Amino acid sequence: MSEERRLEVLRAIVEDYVTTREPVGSRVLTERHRLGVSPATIRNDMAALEEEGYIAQPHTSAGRVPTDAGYRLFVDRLAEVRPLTIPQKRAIETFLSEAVDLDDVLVRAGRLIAQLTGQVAVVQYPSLRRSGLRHLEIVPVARDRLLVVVITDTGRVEQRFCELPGTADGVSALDEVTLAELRARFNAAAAGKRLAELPVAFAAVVEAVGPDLAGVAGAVADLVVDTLGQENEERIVLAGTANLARSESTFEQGLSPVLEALEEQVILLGLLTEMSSDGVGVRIGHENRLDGLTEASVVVSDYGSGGDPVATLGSIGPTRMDYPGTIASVHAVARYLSRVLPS
Amino acid sequence: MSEERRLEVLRAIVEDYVTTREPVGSRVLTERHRLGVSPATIRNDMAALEEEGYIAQPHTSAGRVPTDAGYRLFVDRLAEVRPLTIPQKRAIETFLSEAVDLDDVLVRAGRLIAQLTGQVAVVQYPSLRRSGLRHLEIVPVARDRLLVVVITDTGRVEQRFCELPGTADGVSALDEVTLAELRARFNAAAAGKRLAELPVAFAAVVEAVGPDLAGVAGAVADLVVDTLGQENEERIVLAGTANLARSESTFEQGLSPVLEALEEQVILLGLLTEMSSDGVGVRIGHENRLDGLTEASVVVSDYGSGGDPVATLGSIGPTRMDYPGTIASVHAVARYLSRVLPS
DNA sequence: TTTAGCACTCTCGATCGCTGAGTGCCATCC
DNA sequence: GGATGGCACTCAGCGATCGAGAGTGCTAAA
Repeated sequence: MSEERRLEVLRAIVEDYVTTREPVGSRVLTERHRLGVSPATIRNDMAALEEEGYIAQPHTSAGRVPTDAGYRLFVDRLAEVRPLTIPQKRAIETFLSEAVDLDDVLVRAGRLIAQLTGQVAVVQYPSLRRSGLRHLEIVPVARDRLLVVVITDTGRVEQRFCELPGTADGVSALDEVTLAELRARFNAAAAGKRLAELPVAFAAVVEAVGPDLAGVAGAVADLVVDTLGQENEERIVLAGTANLARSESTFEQGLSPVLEALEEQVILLGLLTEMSSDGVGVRIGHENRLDGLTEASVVVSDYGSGGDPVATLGSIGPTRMDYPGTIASVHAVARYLSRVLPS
Repeated sequence: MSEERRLEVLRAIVEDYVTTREPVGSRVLTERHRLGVSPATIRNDMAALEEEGYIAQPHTSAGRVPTDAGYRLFVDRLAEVRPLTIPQKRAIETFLSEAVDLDDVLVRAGRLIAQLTGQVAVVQYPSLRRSGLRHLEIVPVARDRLLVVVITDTGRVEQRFCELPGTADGVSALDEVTLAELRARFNAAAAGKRLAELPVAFAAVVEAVGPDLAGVAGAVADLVVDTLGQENEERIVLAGTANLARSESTFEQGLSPVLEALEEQVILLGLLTEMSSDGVGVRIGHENRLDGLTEASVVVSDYGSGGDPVATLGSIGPTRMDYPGTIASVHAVARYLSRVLPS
C-alpha cells in the first residue's frame, strides 16, 4: 500500500467532491481517474485515509468526503497552482484601471474576486495605521467648528469634525490667513513621515505656533493622531453575498451563521489582520475560531502599493471550494490591485 | 354581510398571518379576535374577500393568506400607526449621535433599521445632485496631477484625481501661492450656490484667472461639475442581510433572487429614488417591477437636513412583514437622521 | 500486495393509508 | 336577508413500509 498512491487517492477524492458535491465512492474514483488499480484496492487506501482522519463518510454506505484535515493536506502538499487565463488577467487589469477613486477601486476588486471565485469577497480598506499622511486639510464650517480632512498616501480620505476649545479669543484668531499658515505648518511637519512619527512632529508644531494658536493646533493634532490611530475605524467591502445562497445547501447549519459572521465587520477585520501573511493564507473550516465560519474556508492575500502591504483581501466560501482556483484568483487580484494603487 | 366586518376580517387575517406565518382558518380567527360571529359567517366573508382578490388559499383545505392586494388595502386603510416606545426612541437618538462622521452616521442608521425591523436596511448616501458645495480643496500630488476634494454641505466627501493638461508651462505655474489663489477663487464662486448654478459660476472663474491658468482651472472645474453631476456615482449602505436568512423559508424562490437584487446597487438606487416621496412609501410584492423583489416589500422614507430631502432610506423584507412596525421604525430613523445631519 | 466475490448496511425514493384541518354548501333560524 | 349549525368533501402532512441501489468491509485466492 504505497504512501504515494494514497495521497493520489486523497487528491482525487477532493477534486471529485469539489466538482460533484457528492460523497465519492471507490468505483467512480477508478472510473474518473487513471489510478491503475481496482476499486477494492482503493477501498483499502480509503480505509487508511479515514483512519488517519483525512476523509470521513457521512453515513455507512455513502462515499467518502474530505475532512478539514484532508483539505489542509490537499492545500499544503497536493494542490498545483493553476494560473489564470490570459483573458481573465486582462479583464482584471482593465476593470481595475477604470476605477475613478479609491472606494471605486476596492469595490471593483471585490466584485472581481466574487465573480472569479463564485464566492463572497472581502476587501479591507488600506489600514490607516500602515499608511502615511499625504495631505491635511482644515476647513472652517462654523464659528466653533472645523472640518479636518486627512488624505493618506494610499488615497484614503477621512474627515472629522473638530470642536474648537477656544473662547471668543480663539475664534477671532481663525481668519483665512491664520488657517492657511496652520495648514502649511502641519503639512510641512508631516511631509514624508511615517504615521508613527506624527505625534512627535505635530507636538513640535503646536509648540511653534505660539500660545495664541496652541489650543486650536493642539485640538487638530489630537484629532488627526486619534483618527489615524483608531484600528477599529477600519472598513471592509463585501461583494458576492448572493453567491452564498447558491451554495446554500452546502452549509448544514444554514446561511444564518455565515451571514451573521460577515456582518460582524469588527470580527471579520480581526480575522483578516490575523491571517495577514506574506503569501496567500488559507484557513479551513474549524481552523477559523469564529463560530459562524466553521463550515467555511477563507483565502486571503495582502496587498499594498510597492512592496509594503497596507491591507488584506480575500474570498470566503464553503470548505468544499476550489482551492487552487480561489488561491489563484485572490492572488492575482491582490497583485493587480497593488499595482493600481497610488504610490 | 356588512362591508365593515369584512374589512375587519381582512385585518385579522393579515395580523394573524404576520405573527404566526401560517395560513389562517375561520376557526382560529373567531378564537383570537372578538369578531362576535361564528366561523361559518367568517367563511362567507372570506369567500367574498377571496372573490375580490384580497386573500387566497395556498391549497384546498388550508387557511387563507393575504394577497399583495390584501396587504395593500391593509396598509392604505386598515393599519394604525404604532408609535415607537420611549426607550426605542432614546436608543435611536443616542446611537445616532455617537457617530463620528457621515459614513458612520449612515452605517449606524442602517444598523438601527435592521435591528428595529428585523429585516434588511437600505440607506442611500446623500445625493450629490441635491447637495450644495461646502468646500473645495486642491492638493498637488505630482507634477502633472492634482487631487481635488469636494465637500458637500451634507458632509459627504468625494475625491478625484485630475490630470493636468498643461505642458512644462502649466506645471511651473502651480506653486503654492497660485494654488491658494485658485482655491480661494473657486470657493468664493461656489459659496452659497446650489449645485445647478456651479457650472456658470465656475466658468466665470476660469474666465477671470487669465490665460496662464485657464487650462488648469478649466480642468478642475470640469472635474468638479462632472463629479457632482454623476448620478451613478451614488452609494448605498446595506445592513441586516443576515435577517434575510432567518425568514428564509418565507421566500418560495429562495434567497438568491433577493440577494442578487440587493447586490445590484444601481437598480436598488433606481428603486429608492423612484419611490422617494414626501411621507413614507410602501411597495408590496409585485408592485416592485424588479424580478428579485416580487416576494418582498419595500418601505422607504426620505431624509435630509432641514426640510429638504437629500436621500432615501428604508427597509426590505418579505411581503409578510409587520407593516405598522416597519413604517414606524423607518419613519423614526429618517426623522432623527435628518436632525443629526450637518446643516 | 492486489483483486474478485459476497454478504451486509443504510440512504433514498415511492407507495399507501390515515388523520385532521379547513372549506363549501344547504337547511334552518331570527 | 343575514347568521348559524351541520355535514360531506378535499387535500396536505405524517408515519410506516418496502425495494432498489450504492457502497463498504471482509475473506480467500491470485
